[in-house]
Amino acid sequence: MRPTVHDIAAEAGVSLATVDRVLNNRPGVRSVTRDKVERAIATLGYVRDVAAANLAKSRSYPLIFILPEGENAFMRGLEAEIEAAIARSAVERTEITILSVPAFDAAALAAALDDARRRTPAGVAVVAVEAPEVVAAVGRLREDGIAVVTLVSDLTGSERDHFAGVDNIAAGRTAGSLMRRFLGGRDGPVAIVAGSMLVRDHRDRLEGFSTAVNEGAAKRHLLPVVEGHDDPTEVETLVRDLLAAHADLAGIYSLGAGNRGLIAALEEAGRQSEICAIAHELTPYSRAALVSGTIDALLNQDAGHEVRSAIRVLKARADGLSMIEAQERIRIDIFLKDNLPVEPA
Amino acid sequence: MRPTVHDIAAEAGVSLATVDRVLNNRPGVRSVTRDKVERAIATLGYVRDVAAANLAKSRSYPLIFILPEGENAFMRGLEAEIEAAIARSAVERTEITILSVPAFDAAALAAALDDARRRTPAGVAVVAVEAPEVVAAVGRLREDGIAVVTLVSDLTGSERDHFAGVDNIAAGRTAGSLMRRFLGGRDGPVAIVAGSMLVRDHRDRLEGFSTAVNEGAAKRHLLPVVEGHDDPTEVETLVRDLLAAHADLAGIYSLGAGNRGLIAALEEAGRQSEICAIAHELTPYSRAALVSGTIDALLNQDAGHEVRSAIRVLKARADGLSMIEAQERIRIDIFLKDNLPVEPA
DNA sequence: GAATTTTTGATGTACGTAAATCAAAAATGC
DNA sequence: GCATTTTTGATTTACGTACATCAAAAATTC
Repeated sequence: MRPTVHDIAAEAGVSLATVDRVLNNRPGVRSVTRDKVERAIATLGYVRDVAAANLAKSRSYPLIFILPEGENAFMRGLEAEIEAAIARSAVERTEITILSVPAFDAAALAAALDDARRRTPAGVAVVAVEAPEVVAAVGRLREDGIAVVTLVSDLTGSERDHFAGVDNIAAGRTAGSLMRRFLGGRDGPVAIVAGSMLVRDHRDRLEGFSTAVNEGAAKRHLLPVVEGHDDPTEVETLVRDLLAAHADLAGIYSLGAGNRGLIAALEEAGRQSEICAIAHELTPYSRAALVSGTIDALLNQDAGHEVRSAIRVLKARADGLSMIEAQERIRIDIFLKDNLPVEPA
Repeated sequence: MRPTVHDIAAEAGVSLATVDRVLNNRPGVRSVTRDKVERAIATLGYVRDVAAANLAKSRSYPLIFILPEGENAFMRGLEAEIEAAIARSAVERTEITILSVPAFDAAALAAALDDARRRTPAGVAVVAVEAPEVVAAVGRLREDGIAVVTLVSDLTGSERDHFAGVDNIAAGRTAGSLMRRFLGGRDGPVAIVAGSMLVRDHRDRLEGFSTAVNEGAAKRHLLPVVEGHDDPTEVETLVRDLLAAHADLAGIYSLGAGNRGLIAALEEAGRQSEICAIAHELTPYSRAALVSGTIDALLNQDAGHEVRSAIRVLKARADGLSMIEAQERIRIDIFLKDNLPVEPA
């Protein structure tokens, strides 16, 4: 039988009230007595029953998620996962609010973070845009003792408690390595389409890709990066131009969103089979393109895992508890058409 | 504020005792009354507070894990993850016991399952070996109302509640597809080393690999499958023989364990760079081989996720609750040297 | 050593549910 | 319409912790 506060009281030879004072470090306990109690805790191996404690406290966790607006399929998928978490909130004692902000807009994001702060939540999860005012806003949250987790895109130099997302340098490296091996000895340049160099994850992916694609002997020519702002229409135009300008194009790496545009342009040109396309994020569109062969490989981060992980970490941080490190590491999924998970994805 | 049993009683115009009778379906309630209560539950959107319920019941979950003995690095890693779960058992209200059985021994496994049954646990997780007596033993557990989850290797035709493992056909397909693309136009046969055709996961991987490696135009010659029984020494001998017999060997797919033997044989022959090697499971040995280039790609299943998933499912089943399907899908990780997680693995 | 402050004990209530008992009320059989 | 059975209500205790209050004891100050 697992020891309780009563057992500690008996073991230490003090009253329940004193044990309580030590456990919840309330004032009014001599250090001698405190030591006695702490020794009893150690010898009995007492662990606080979190469920019972939360019940007694009728604890709940008000959390705020901040994400970009727009028709970015990955972000909408993320939002759906947050909605799913909201549906579970009764069981998980969470009260989740979603705030939407314009994409790639540092000022708006900073304002949203300050808005969140005014609501005094237990924690905030945010898809970051890298800018000094955002770093400052995160700092203010942390000063108020509010836990902060960056989601999907990290924030350099900030005081965030944790980053719930993938190692994007490694993701880029993986894409580069696959591109290199899939192309084999084939000639021709490789194009890179990004969303915006303002977000950390895109910069990181680019860095990783550039180094890995040119590892080893043969050097591959990389065309200058173009930015599509995660917008399908814009991306389609960009890719169409790239295809027109480079008849010998060997590969395309799309490291942001807006893959519908990429797919449309490739299929319109009828050059799906000759061009090796590697993209990010599994969506209904990209999934279909992977099955049909327009896209050769997809790198993916599981939005559901990221959301659930962010919630776990925020709750743990709010209680000052530690987390299972390995459980919170978000992995980079590599999808070929052979290992696609069952629909819908 | 979330509704409680008291709110249901008030809403339905019955007493607390009656609500309790309905919720825990105890006898002695007229169906008219039962309906009234159920309607109140529905309109209020009541969800039982599992933490409070478990507290009141002082519930705990005695679970038994059954795994093969031997120096199979993956299985030892799995065991380590179970030990980690045992360390968390105070918090998670579990009481986990590990039973070890000889590998690939159906009779011993069936005996262990019956042993487990005698201990009347809430659930059993088992690394299955496919055999009628094992299926029967699992059936007996289920008859006693004990939840059963197969771990890593599934059991065809059994009554198990859930399989906590990867889709091994898809894993094999993925390996085959990578082999095909990595080899490109290169000639030469491909060898396949399995552990034993007695376990479902190995058979499935073989099936997937065989179809995918030969997709498309060029046909690749596959050498007959050899069985190394997941034993490093045995595997080393087998691979050494293969290398000697086939000077033009283009690739090796190792779909079981014992990769230390594979690595040793390849490095001894000095043919690491010319042979494309794809193997399963990230261990310290295989990790080093991936970094050095002896192995080209590793497919992996995260043992920690499998163990935690198995525990979640067993607990949920024991309580008759449902699970988050997506959360319990174990993914096939593809590791290149570019996307290796940080040490230790 | 008396007055004061600090520390400790004793006790009760609460959180939301489970489970039991006994009495009261309602439904049923004949 | 009486006896019997079934259903319902009222109430209590318990799970392990949090938190508050008031009294008692011990330590401190001067």
